[in-house]
Amino acid sequence: MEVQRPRGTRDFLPDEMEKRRQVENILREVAEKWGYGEIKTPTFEHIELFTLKSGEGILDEIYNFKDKGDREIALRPELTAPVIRMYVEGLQRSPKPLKFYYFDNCFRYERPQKGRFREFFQFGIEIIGSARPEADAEVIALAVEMLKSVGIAGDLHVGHLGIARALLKDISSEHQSKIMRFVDKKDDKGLEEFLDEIGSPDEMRGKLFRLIGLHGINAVPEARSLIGDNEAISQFETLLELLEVYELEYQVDLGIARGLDYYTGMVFEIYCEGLGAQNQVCGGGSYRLAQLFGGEDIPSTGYAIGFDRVMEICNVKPAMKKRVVVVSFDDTRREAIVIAKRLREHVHAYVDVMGRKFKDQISYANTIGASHVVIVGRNELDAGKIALKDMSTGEQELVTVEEAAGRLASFNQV
RNA sequence: GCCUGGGUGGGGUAGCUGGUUAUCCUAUGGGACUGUGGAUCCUACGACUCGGGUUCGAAUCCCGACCCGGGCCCCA
Repeated sequence: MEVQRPRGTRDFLPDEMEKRRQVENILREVAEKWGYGEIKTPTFEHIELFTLKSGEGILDEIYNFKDKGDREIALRPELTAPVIRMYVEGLQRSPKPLKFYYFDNCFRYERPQKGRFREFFQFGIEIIGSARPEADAEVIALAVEMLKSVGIAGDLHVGHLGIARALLKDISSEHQSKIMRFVDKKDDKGLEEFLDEIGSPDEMRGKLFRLIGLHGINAVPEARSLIGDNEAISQFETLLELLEVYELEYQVDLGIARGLDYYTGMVFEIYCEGLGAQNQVCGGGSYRLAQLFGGEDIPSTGYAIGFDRVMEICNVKPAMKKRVVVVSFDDTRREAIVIAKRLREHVHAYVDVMGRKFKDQISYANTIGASHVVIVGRNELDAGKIALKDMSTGEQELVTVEEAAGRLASFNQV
């Protein structure tokens, strides 16, 4: 039996890698323009980093192992926790805000599906040090801008966990989490049953259902009339005003909970068509994790873009490669190598490594889509020249190596 | 973890109401054409996902595993 790659992993061939690299570079450029700097964290971490953040329940979905020093290690399932760990470990006294971006692979032991792999790639950003709506708005705007830069326009949904939490403030945090979980799943029946179970008052129950049903432009005033004014609502209102300044189209959805306890304020998700069941390409929000990892409390906001899902739907086309094949004969192979070296200053140049005959070398040039062929023969060399053949027109002419280099360089720019 | 459809050379396929040597296309290597490409021809390479069962006989029927697709659960 031949060895195959593990389930949920992929190989990427040159054509696809070229496209992935191009998309990556576009996203990277956007992040840089907004003042974010690239960071890299280890592929594996101590497993506590992730269980502290997300609970023991995630162990089922983590790739973990004991190393030879008997340490419990996990391949990172996401990058937010490592970034905050990095911050706590050495950056707590650095000037705020800190603005980071990352692009890396992550690992989760899940059943593979369309848009879901066991090794997958995330492109994300985090801004550390600000709890203000300005930071939230910038993060959302940057997410939208990144997707736009690769030709993706998704549906942006924005919510704020503080609002529902304010309503639930008299309930234990454990029950709050469960409630938010039902809310996130839009499981009204389950929510109803749970509220019965904990004997929540009817008034609060009615308000909660109306609150999480709020959508659109009037959501903020309606929320205010439901639960009175509070900081979360004011913050959210300011955030929405700022999103207008950024000229973003969005839907207010106070039912977004992102299923996670450590999100504290703004949350947002971006959905796209054409992805099947896994239609979320980006998700994020503001959260507080530093304390959990032993640091001083500090607010941060960030998101992760599902890079593989972006690759599914983006419309980036790699530029045509300009390829030149240097064709030689048995008595000119060495000269061909030297000439190819010179041409590589301007173009992608290929020399024969198969011991092929002249005609087959040209045939090879044709199959790889070379735009030109440079013929290095004794006759040409004796005249101090080479033949430059245009594969699309079939025309060829005698030129010096320098002339050919210049010709190909200018052709390359077109 | 659950439901559902599917796995035949590298890619695409025929065969699949069991019965010789598993079909065709394409790709790839070599050659014909001896310094000019896409064509043509010759040749080579190369598959029934794996394991078990039924049978005189299994690519074909049954079971299981693995893998892929679609949908749940989950989605940090």
